[in-house]
Amino acid sequence: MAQKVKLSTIGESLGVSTATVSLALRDSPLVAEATRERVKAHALEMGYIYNRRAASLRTSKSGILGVVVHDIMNPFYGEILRSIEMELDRSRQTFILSNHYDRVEKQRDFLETLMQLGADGVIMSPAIDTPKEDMDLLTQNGLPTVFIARSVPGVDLPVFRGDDKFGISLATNHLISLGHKRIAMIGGTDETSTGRDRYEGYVSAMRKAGLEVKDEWRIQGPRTKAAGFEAASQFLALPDRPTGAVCWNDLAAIGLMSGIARAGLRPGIDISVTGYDDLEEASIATPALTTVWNGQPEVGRLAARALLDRIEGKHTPDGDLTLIKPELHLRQSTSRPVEGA
Amino acid sequence: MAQKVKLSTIGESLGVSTATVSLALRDSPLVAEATRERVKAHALEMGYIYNRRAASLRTSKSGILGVVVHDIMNPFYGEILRSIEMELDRSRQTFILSNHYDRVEKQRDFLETLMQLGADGVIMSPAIDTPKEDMDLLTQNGLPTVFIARSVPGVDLPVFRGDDKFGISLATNHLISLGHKRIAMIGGTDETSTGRDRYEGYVSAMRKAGLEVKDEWRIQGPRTKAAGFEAASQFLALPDRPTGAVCWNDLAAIGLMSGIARAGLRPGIDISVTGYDDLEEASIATPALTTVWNGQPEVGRLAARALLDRIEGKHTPDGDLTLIKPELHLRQSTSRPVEGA
DNA sequence: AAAATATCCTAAAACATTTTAAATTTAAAA
DNA sequence: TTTTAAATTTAAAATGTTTTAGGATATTTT
Repeated sequence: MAQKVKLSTIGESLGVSTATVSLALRDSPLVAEATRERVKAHALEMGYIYNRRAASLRTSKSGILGVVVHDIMNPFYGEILRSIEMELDRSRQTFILSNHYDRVEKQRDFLETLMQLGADGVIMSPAIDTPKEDMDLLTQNGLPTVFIARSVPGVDLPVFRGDDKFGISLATNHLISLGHKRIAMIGGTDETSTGRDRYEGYVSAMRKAGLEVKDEWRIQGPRTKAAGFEAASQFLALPDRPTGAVCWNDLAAIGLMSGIARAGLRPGIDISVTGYDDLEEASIATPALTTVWNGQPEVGRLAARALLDRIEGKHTPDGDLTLIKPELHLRQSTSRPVEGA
Repeated sequence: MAQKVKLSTIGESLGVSTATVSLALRDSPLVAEATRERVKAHALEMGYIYNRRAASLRTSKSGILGVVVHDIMNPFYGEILRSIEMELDRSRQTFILSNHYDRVEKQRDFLETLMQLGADGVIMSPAIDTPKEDMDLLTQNGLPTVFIARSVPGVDLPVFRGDDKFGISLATNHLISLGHKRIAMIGGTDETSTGRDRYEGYVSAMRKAGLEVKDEWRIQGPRTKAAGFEAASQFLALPDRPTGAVCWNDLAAIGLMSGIARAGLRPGIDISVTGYDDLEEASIATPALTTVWNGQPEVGRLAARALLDRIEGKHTPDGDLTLIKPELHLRQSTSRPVEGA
């Protein structure tokens, strides 16, 4: 490869100082119009590549943003990420992504890497049981941070997420209004605040309607299609089997429906199923899934926007909770319970 | 935030030079055992954070790897990425990810960013119509690069992918052996070499069996569930409708099956469908999908390994093509054509 | 005890930028 | 013209590491 082109290379070949070249390339009003153009043209011609790490060393701005989620292969996070990507595209920031798979050490490693790289900020959906100290590390190092979907108790940072209690009540009430009396809740875990909120929402909707809630109707765990599929047999084997299932998310719901179909029953007719998130996929599932839209694009967009604002010093108040209002999207996976069920 | 801790801070507070601190932290044999431990303990205690950009400025190694794919939300790439992640985890490299959505400008922007950040290497599945010049930019700047899944014609770099022609012939021959005479090929595009290879493989399998191949049996395009779903109506409306469909990938196949079911026909019985990739999801689709395993974990692992080797200077020969041997995974989405169809 | 060797430590340069105060040139005003 | 002001340009310091050639000590050999 040819000798590396740097600011001074351009300067020398043009008979001006490095300072001028630097200023010119960044459109400073301190250099004359004519010079600026000569410099830019020359830089292009010589194949100059801006060295961000040198710049960042001097300015302590890296243009790097960190994003940490549970698992990017989960389309729920995928959709959020997509909208973060769009929002960031406009602002010349590069983002670095990591999954934590709910392992705090992996998450900590990544946060450390971000600090080493001098990241400008972090968007995170923290791992279960993330200790407050890990978050303190970030603030001590002056890393602006916002939470999406989840948060860490006792840590005062902006949170962007859907209103879980309300959202799950939409699904539960929908089944109740169709005439279902025995309704299970499948998937998710009480280890996250989101999990607890949704379970609470489900229970209180049931109670409000004067319906019984049984412990064995709560099948904790499933968050993926595979797990939902597995859970089907457990669900179907329930004594006095429920006629409806409110699922943790669309993935679990779709998996559950698959499992139900595999067992020879008709999801949407014999068993009503609701999802949560309204992934793109929900509408083409068989049957099309009744689900709760959870505002992924909004969450991503607002979180990214808020982070950029924080980085620019527009100090939005700490600990702000932004709740996106979920909406029920009716499709074919729910219907009146069959006679005598 | 407290005053930033750097090597010299530690050095001063310990009465040794910065050089010693640097050497000690990196376990150089040049410093005495005792000193090393004193330094390390102190660094930890003071909350020292290694400044990678400063280091990288000096060493011109950044520890950053770039990964560019079409769309990370496509689980095919997701699975590859997962295995790249695993391989890289062991080697303290951070990777930066970008989707190009088959837009060369977006891809070019990202490659430029990588060079600005001083990335150590790139793993890419290039966008359709990536010009050779864009790749030249990388090599001119000394950026080791390997291709996955796709490549750029005329560019001599290692490629890791499945053997498409062979893979698609597995699926096609399977349908033929079940007794299907009219078989469509759905999804993918002739704009990529992979697309052309697979179509060729399908055509030659058909010809070899003495079967006719009709132009209208080739429905180009679908690569996603939604698109596969859409394509169902077009497929079902075909005059003298085929009894089997070889699909571009699992997503298109699953979408197609959904569409078929929605139209009241039974996928796997009335219409046999094969997928490609064997995503995790294939086995829990309804019906479970017969598909061609495409070696995603192998592709990711080998590509990452090869890139790391190149970075370390073990100069593997250019233009090496590593073909993973696909395997047919039989499930319930294929069966003998129904009587008289 | 001197010489030779091994061990440990450090000074200083280098990496490629940005920024500021000051120097220089050009233009405007007197 | 000279003086003053405005417009350009630049020198030099700063950012936090790594690395290398030597400088000190301590240890071993003569």
